[in-house]
Amino acid sequence: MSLGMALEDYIETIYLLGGEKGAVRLTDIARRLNVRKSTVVDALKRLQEQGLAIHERYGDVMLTQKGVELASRVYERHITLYRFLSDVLGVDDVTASREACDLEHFVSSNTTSRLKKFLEFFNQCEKLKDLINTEFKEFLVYGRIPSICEKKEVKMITLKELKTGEEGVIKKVGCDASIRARLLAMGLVPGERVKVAKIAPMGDPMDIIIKGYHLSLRKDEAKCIEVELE
Amino acid sequence: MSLGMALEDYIETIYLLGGEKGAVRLTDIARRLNVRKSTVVDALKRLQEQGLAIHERYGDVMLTQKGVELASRVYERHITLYRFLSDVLGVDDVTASREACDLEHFVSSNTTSRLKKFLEFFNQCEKLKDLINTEFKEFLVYGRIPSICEKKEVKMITLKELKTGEEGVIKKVGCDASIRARLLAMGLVPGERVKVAKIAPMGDPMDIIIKGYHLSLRKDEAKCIEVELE
DNA sequence: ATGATATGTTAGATTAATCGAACAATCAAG
DNA sequence: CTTGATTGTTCGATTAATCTAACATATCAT
Repeated sequence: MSLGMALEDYIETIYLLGGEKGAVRLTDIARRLNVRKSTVVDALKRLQEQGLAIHERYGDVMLTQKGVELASRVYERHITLYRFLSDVLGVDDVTASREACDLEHFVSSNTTSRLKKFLEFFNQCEKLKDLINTEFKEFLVYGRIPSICEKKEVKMITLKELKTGEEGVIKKVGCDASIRARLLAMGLVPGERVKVAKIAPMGDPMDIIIKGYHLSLRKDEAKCIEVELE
Repeated sequence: MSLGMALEDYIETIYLLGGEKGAVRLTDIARRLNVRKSTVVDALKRLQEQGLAIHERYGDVMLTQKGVELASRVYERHITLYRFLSDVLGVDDVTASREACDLEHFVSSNTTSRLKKFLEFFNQCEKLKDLINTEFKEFLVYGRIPSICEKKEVKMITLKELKTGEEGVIKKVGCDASIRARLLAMGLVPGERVKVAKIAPMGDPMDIIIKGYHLSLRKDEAKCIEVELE
């Protein structure tokens, strides 16, 4: 019952025009979408049948609650695609915009949310952003993988084996469910950098620093946390 | 004249079935696309009119040269999208495959080639791959940006100012066109790591190592190359 | 070689999306 | 209040993509 891509375009357009200037006129829609007015009348009729829009003869066009919901979902897909094409792939604005218009009707909500997450990650992870904005862009032009891409050799050991003053990045928290939950809750999640501050005489407990906070860990716990040394 | 998405699906299907088992039968196409045989007859007629396929009554279906070209272009888009959805975003196989089928009809060749480049970069740049496969996947689950993402403070200086034994990553080759071309040709491209091996008594020339090769650079040249220190 | 089964074709109908042409309502400016 | 200009509606037609039902041809197995 997914409405067909043309109709999706109509609600999206109504939604956007509504935001730009209160009352939406049929003619505005026609102009925006480059179709004849008669076509719009038809579309509006079908939209009305689906309970998505309201349009009384010679009157303004409005979206119903349901219509607004659908429209904003479609629009979100549009924006997400646009941002990805433009910011990550570096596609020019016009193409990105036009293409997002077509693609928006076909990306699933699962993919959309992953793409959104990806963009969020992209925007917050300086390292990624840098890699894309400089190295990838260079790659697009020169076609060669910069040596900065090479992965440095890494050693995997458990947190227990780290010595005082050493640092590592958590790769896996492999403990039993209950312990694991507690450790994760304390901030010991994969990807975090840990540093050993001090180790008690008997090697138990050990004092570690993560995200600036001190934590005390027992040998048993440290044993099942895998870390990566640079 | 871009053929309509349904017809694109037909040639793509014929192309793939042809690869799987020599002769392509109308029924195979119908089964694969989940449509009635009569629908396929119709599609085939239109494909024939466009000079993309050949189908004689009760005979096998074949693509013309032109048909094969178009089909492989569509298929390439499909594969590219599939790989991106699956490998980078981590969308499950079934969804990725289904979605690629829809999207393939709308991505421009410009976007496709950028996406291909992106995947190529992704596959060859260990650092990126790692970032996506571990940190991004973690982010999808835990929703937090790992500290590994933080960009280390970098100092930008010119290559001339590096001392013997020091290393840096080339960020920009800002020399005049002719010198620039020569430097780039020697492998001094942005993204590469350089190390200073030796500096002659008067500071000119300097001996650097890039990608394992020694190069000799004059002060003038080194002066306009910006490098980043870690 | 002769049916039964699988394959292929035709014809007629439907639905979504469009168009153009002709007609109808509204409104703003005298 | 009349009258263009603008805006909106109706109608009939077209195209792509589908379907169902009925009919036609091939092929394989005995």
